[in-house]
Formats: sequence, C-alpha cells, structure tokens
Amino acid sequence: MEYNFKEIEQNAKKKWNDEGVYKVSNTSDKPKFYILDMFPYPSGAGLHVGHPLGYIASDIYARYKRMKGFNVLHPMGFDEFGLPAEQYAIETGQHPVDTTKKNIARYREQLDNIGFCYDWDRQVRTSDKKYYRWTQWIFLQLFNSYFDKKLQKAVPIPELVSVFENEGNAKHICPADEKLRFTATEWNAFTEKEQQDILMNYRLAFCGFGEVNWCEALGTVLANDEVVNGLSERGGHPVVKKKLRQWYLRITEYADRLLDGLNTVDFSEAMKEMQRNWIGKSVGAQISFQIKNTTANIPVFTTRPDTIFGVDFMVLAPEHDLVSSISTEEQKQAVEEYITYVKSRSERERMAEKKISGCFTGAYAIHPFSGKEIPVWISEYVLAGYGTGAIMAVPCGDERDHKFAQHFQIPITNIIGEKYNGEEAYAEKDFTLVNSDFINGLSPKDAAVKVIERMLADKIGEAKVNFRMRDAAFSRQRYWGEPFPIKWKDGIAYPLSEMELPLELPHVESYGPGPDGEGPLANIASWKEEGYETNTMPGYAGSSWYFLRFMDPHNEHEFADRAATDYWNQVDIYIGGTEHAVGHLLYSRMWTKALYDLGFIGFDEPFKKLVNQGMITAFSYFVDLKNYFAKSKSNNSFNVGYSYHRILSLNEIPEEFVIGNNNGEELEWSFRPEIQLGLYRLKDVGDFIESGDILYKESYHKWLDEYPERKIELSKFLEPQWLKSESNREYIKVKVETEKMSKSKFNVKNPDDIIAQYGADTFRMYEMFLGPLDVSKPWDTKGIEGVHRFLRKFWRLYNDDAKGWIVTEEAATEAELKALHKSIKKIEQDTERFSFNTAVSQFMIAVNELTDLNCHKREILKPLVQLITPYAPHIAEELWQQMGETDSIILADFPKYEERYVTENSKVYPVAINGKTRTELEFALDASQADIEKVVMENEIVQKWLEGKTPKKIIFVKGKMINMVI
RNA sequence: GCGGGUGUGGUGAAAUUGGUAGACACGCUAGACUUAGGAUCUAGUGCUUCGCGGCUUGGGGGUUCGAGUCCCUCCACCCGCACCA
Repeated sequence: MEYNFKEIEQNAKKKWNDEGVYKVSNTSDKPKFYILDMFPYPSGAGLHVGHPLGYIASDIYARYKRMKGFNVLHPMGFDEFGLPAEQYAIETGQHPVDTTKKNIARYREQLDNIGFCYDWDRQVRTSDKKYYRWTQWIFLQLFNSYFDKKLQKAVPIPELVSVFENEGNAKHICPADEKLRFTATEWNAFTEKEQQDILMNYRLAFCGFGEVNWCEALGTVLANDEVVNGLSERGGHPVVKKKLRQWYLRITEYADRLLDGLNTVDFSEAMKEMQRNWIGKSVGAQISFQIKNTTANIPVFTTRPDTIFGVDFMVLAPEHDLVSSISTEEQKQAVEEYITYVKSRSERERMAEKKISGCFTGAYAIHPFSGKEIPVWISEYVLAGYGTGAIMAVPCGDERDHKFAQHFQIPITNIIGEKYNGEEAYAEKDFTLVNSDFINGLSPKDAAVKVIERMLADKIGEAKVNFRMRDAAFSRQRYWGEPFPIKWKDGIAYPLSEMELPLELPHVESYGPGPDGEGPLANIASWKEEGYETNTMPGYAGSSWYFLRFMDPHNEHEFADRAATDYWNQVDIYIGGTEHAVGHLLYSRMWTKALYDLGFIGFDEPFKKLVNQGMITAFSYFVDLKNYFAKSKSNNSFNVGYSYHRILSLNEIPEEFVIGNNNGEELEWSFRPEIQLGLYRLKDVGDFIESGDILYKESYHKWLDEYPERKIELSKFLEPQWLKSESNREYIKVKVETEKMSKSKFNVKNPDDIIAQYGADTFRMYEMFLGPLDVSKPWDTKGIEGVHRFLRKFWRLYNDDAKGWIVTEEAATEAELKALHKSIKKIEQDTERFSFNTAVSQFMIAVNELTDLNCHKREILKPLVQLITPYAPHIAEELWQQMGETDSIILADFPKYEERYVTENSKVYPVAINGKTRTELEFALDASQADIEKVVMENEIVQKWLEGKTPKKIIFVKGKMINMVI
C-alpha cells in the first residue's frame, strides 16, 4: 500500500471532527496551557505560505503540550474590522459584512486544510455584535476611569468627582493641563458642561482634537503610509494637516507601568527594546529662556541640565510657533526661505540628512544664569513634535550640536576641561565641570541636582520626565468599525448605559465620507438626530482584548467569566510577527492593566512569553535588459539601452511600444523616451531556474510558452544575448533577489496548491524544516521534495507497497531502541525550545537509521508514531488506527524517554596534535587518563605527527577530545 | 544619524555549555533496477592538490592547548526610527 496522503488526511480530519477531539473545557484537573496565535485579518487575497508559519509552530507546540498532559487552549478567530474591506466596499458597493464573510470562509478552508487543532467552537469575530458589545463595554470602563498618579492605577471617575466636590483638584494634577487648579467651591459652582469638560481631561478614554492627514479631493482622512510626498497615494491629491475631533486613550499615563511590566515578561530583548524606545522615557529638566527685547519665553527640555553653562546657541524647530515673531527684519527672508525648504522635506529625509543646514533668526536668548546672549537658530534636525520643539545646544557635550557649531562657526564654550579635545564633542559623564559658575568642580550628576534646585528657586524651570510616546488616537472617520457607545448632547458626551449595549453598526447607503471630515455614519439622518458619535473605533480596538474572550466566548452577561479568566490566566505563549511590536502589543498590555486595576481580571500582563516568527520571503528573478538584443526590421540586432540604469518594474514596461530608431535604422519597437530600461521581472520563473541563477534557453522558451502574454511582451521584440556553457548549452544568468511575498511581486505561493500536491503533513514539516522560526527565510519549492520523500520513507517502515502492513511483534534490538530514544530526547528538547527545524532533521535521522536496521517492530514503531503526531498528525492518525487503536492519536501520550537505552560506555575520541585532528581512537568512558595517554602515544599516526618529540602537554577532556601540544 | 539584527558549501541550514565545522535536506555527478521515470536504491559531493597535504565559518587582529562560538577593529547587507536633546 502506498502513502496516499489525500485519503489519509481526509479520513483523519473526519475522525477528529466526528469525535470532537479538539474541544477544550474550562474545567480540568490537568494543568492549563494557553497558546495563542496573532489574530488574522481576513484579507481578500487569502493565505499565502508565509502566513501559516507561526500557526504551524503553535499547532505543533499545542499538540505537544496536550500529549504532555496539559489542558491546552489554542483558539483562533478573526479581526474583521479594517480598512481594506471598507475600501473594497467603496469601490464595489459590496457590504463589508458580505465580503468579510466570504473571506473568512476561505481562510477557514485554508486553515482546516493544514490540519490545525483549533477548538472552533471558541472562534471569535470582532464585527460580531455579541463580541463588540463587550469592546464597547470596555471602552465605557476606560471612559469612566481616570489614572490616579499616587496609586499608579485606574480608578472610577465617581471617586474623583467626590474628591473634587470636597477638596478641589489640588491633589489630582490634570494630565491634560498641569496648570489647572480649582477648589471645591469652584468645582461646585461650575456648570455641568464645565465640569464634564474638566472630567474629559482626566478620563482614560477621552475626546479631544488632533491633527490628521486630510485630503480634500478624496474628502477623507489618510493614514501616514497613504501619503507620499504630501500627496495622496491614490490619485496624487494634495494632503494637508487638519484638526479634527478625535477620541484618544490616555496610554501615556501607563508609560511607567508599561516600562516596568517589561521586566516581568519573557519577550526577546529586541522586542522589549523597541517598546522601551517607543515609550521613550527621559529624565531631565525644563528650562525657560527669555528672548532679548521681547516678552517671549521659550522653554526647552534637556536631559543634561548639568551642561547649562555650555549653551552656545539655541535651536528651534522650523515649525515652532515663535519663529516668525522673533525673527529680525534682516533675517526674515532667509528664515522664510529655509522654512520653505524644510516644508518640502519629508520627516524621513530630515532624519537621514547628514548635511548640516539651518538659519539664524537674528534673535538672541538670555542665559537664565549668566545673562549671556545666545543666538537663536532654526534647523530641520529639531522636530516640533518632541519635547518643547526647542533645544539648548551644548556643542562641547553633544555631537550633533558640535557639528552644527563647527559648520556655522559658532564659538564653542568648553565646560568639560581636558577631556574635550576641540575636535569632537565629549558626551560621556565622567568629568568635572569647569567654566560653569556655581557648579564648577562638580560631577555632572551632582551638578544636575544643583541646577534644578536653583531653577526652582528662581522659578525658571523644574525637573521633568519626558515621554516620547503620545496618547493613542482611538477614532477613525470610517464606517467599518465599532460604534462608540456615546451620545452627544449640548456638547457633552454621555455614555450609554450597559443595558443599551450593543450599539449596533447601522446600515449605510454609501461608504463615502460624511460632511466636514466626518465618517460615513454622519450621512445617516436618524443617527445624527439621536446625537450618536459618528466616529468609529480603530482596527486595534477589538484585538486589544480578544485573548480574554477566547476564555469564555459565548458569555452573554460578561466579557468573560472571572472563573474562566482566573483559570486560563495569562497567555503562556503568544506567537506572531514583529510588526506588532509597538502597536497592538502596547495597546493590549494597557487594556489588560486597566481591566486589572478596575478589578475585572486577576493579572496585569496579557502575554507571559512572546515568540517572534520570521517572514517567509520569496526569490524573485530579473533579467537585465542590457543583455537583450532588440530585433530590428532589417533583422539586425541592437544592443538595447546600455545607457539606462534605473530598475524597471514590470508595470513600467509599456503595453504599446512606440516605433523609434537607433542609429538611423528603424526598429520594430522602442520604449517611449521617458521609460528607461533596467531590470525586467520574470514572473513565476522560479521552477525553470537551475543552479540558482541559470536559465537555459530551452527552459526560457518553455516558460514563455506557459505564459503566452509574456511571450508577446518579451520575446516579440527582445532576444537575450545567450551565453554558452561548457557543455555548449545556451543560457542567461538571471539576477536573484529575496523579496517579501506579495501579490504585486508575482512571487506568492498558495498553501492549497502545495497541499494538493504533497499533503498537509509534508507542508507542515517543510515549513518547519526551512530554518529557525524567528528568522526570515526564502521559500523554495524544490526543497519540499526532500520532506515528502522522508514521509514516504517513514510510511514504508509500516507499509510495504506490495505486501501491505509489515509491522511485526518481534522484540527490538539495542540499536533500534537507541535510535528511538535518542530521537525522543532530541525531539522533545527541540520542541520545547521552538527549534522545529532541527527536530524535523532528527525525524529524518531516525527514519534513516531504522530503515538501515530494517526495523519493522511495533515496540519501536508505535512510540515513533506518537512522537511524530505534533508534526504530522494525519499520517500519525492513520498508522495509529492501523496499529489497532480505536481512540484518536490526538488523545495519546507523548512517548517517554528512557536514558538507559542511549547510555554509551565508550566514545570515539578525536586525537589532535596542536589543535588539528589527526586521527580518532575509541576509549571506554571510564578509562583513566594515564591509560589513554599510553595508547595514544603508541599510536602510529600520532607517532608520525610527533616526529619523535615528546608532547609538552596532553589535554584530555572526558567525553570530548584529546589534544597533544608539542 | 541613532537603535536592533544577520554574515558558515552551488542552495536552505546544523553545531544547546569554547572541544572532530558543514548534521539533515535541496541541487549536482556516477551507477543499479525499470517499458518508462519527475518512483526507488547505492556511492560521491566545502575549496585546492595526481597524492601527502594545505586552506576554510564577511576581512584583519587578539585571548586560549583549542574559537563559527569570547574580546577588539573594520566591512557588507537587512529591519525599525520620531536626528529623542
């Protein structure tokens, strides 16, 4: 009987489905284990082979943990709200509900095809009103809470109100306006509107105004990546900054706890570092500088208050509010010219710019202590959005300031002493201050304290902690998202009561934007009349808490039963890509902390361990059109376009070629003058390439034949300059590049095709065999054959093509037991540490060894089936049934490793002379060093290499090696 | 510019603690079986050399009896970024 994977996989899936083996209970006496995949957005393109990489890893791990005796929660659901569905709706008029449903059906089919062990009864979908009801509910909890700085936790708003009524806000600094002060009497005298406006400045979910990318022509707000050089990506319309009413989450209040929490979770250092950088905590001081001859006062934030006497100039962001008012008449024109230059530059360009640029404003600031006059400059290297948008420049202590000073020949004050060499800034803090008035002779650390004391006394500054992170914008002017459970009346936002949830997303006639930058919901008269909020929640709302809903997905009374969240607790392992490093992960960490603070759950970090998966990339192949000949009418060939350099993407090859001429002779074609030649992408050519980058003439034509449209495009006018191989075959060399898999690059591989050809088990094992989980690696269809061959070889241990079932009851030999148990040990260890590629190798080694031993014994082959179950569950199930078992293999145990079968009593030692291995000798493990040395010295090869000398030293490491130093 | 990461055969990679570099596969070469092979099996395959041997983990240097692994330095590529003051 042959390995018929199609039939085997169908039967296995049916059995699992019929017997409901993947159903997970919330009550069990087994220890729990929660393993989670990142929530997929069901796009219209379906899955490609890169998507399931993490899912396969988590599936293997989940199955492994089950077999190890854990009650494993391994759920899957869909993050349905999102821009692509809405964009598609705008273009086609199809309701996102319908397209999303279709996409999910396709995803589900593809996921099932791979054979995942999800408990689909627990599926959650964010656009399901039974789900978003609780998203709205959590929003209301955030709306009804503020962050108590003293307690460092979220507290319900009514508690704050009663404090205000009794003592005003002296003990509760307003996070949105630190200067706001009112007494109890004042509070009680405020109108409701005034009170609510104040409370809004405390709420964790609050409404405010913020700048967005507004495209008038499209009547809509655009994401950053939809804006290219100040124009909309679609259509190229101008985009301007516009202030719109927006909802926000006051995540900045959690900055410190989000930082501290990183110490309690098992994320990669790189991931933690990214989050730390995003939060961007810096400790320093804010100091005000008076501008000479004006009333203007410019505050700067610095992390180095100790360098205050080294300030030689000041730099404002070109966008800074005061730039125009402080610039002098003589400098005005230069300043304006510089601002125009900066406006034409993207943030990216400003960031990467090495060339120093800037402009003097003509104004001078007064040093707060010395009274020295300091020139005020503007430069693109200072950004408006960070700190106060202004810096005090200390050239001797900051490299960038130093270069700026050198470039514009601004005199540099040395406060560092000998350690500053005049050539480059000295940024270390191990020096003693000089030229620094009252802090002379102090270390930077002591000086900072003293400077801050003095600033406080003089009322010109204070110690300050600055965060880079901003509050999270939490609304979109879009249709396809959760409606806010908010009603506006007389400018006051009133929350809906819990009874009124869910506030259902209404039907709309068109998905186009509403008036004045509002979302589509503003087009519904009844919605507006009721005063409902017309914004909707952003894509990350539903995904910020979905891991909680999986614990108790059908609960109608709560977002999840407390007993369930207590039982499942944190996600033990979360697998996903690094692209969510700062967005999703920070938001869900914040939501978890807020829910914890308010007493709804018992843990304040959602994900105990995070495992990152790498990207699966694809090889793309290009030919350089320089190496092509164009066919002319007279049949003479011309070398085309050697003077062109630019990379030409497929889309840029014009459909109609314009007749042109070359050296006076008319060609059958030429490219339009504005189109330049360069690299031409060979679509789907991968299977025709040999030895990495060789495309033989026959293969080239075979490839062209398969794709008639390409034949016209490429071969009608162009003929490659063929090279000749040694065996006289004609070929061209193609250029190979590794790229992200994407539809637009024509390098996408669909898992369904692979599975149809090789089966799900092969697909699963091959994805793991490609390389380590966390690094990106290219997909190479050729390699899959090896894994498929392995599975057939594995099958043949049990089934002979002619004789059928060949498993015997004979007792296993020592060698066979050793092969088995060595593999159990290695595969168990590798699975535990997510080293799935090496585990697959070990399976291959085991099967190779057992085949060589001609082993067909049940004693060996039964545990082997159990061992492979997490990796290749379908074939395992089939063989398990053939073994005569009736229960599913899914319910079986992981085989137990027994040390005694693998213990060795001797070892073949490498014998090295001066570190170079010259021979190998076998010794008993308990042999003494003296005995070993004696045998080694007598060895012929050793004698030869010793050349009669006596070794100075013999190094013997038991169980490892022998090295003789001469 | 800053931060993080990666460099090992023709290719994907392995080497878990400083101890035989290249396991396991792909590809390639030769052969066996076969009506056939895109099935299966056998042998070989880092580079170099007829061979003995020599060389080899991006380059250079160091520590060590011994370095892919540790240290210094340089280079290349990839990812992220808000020049973070």
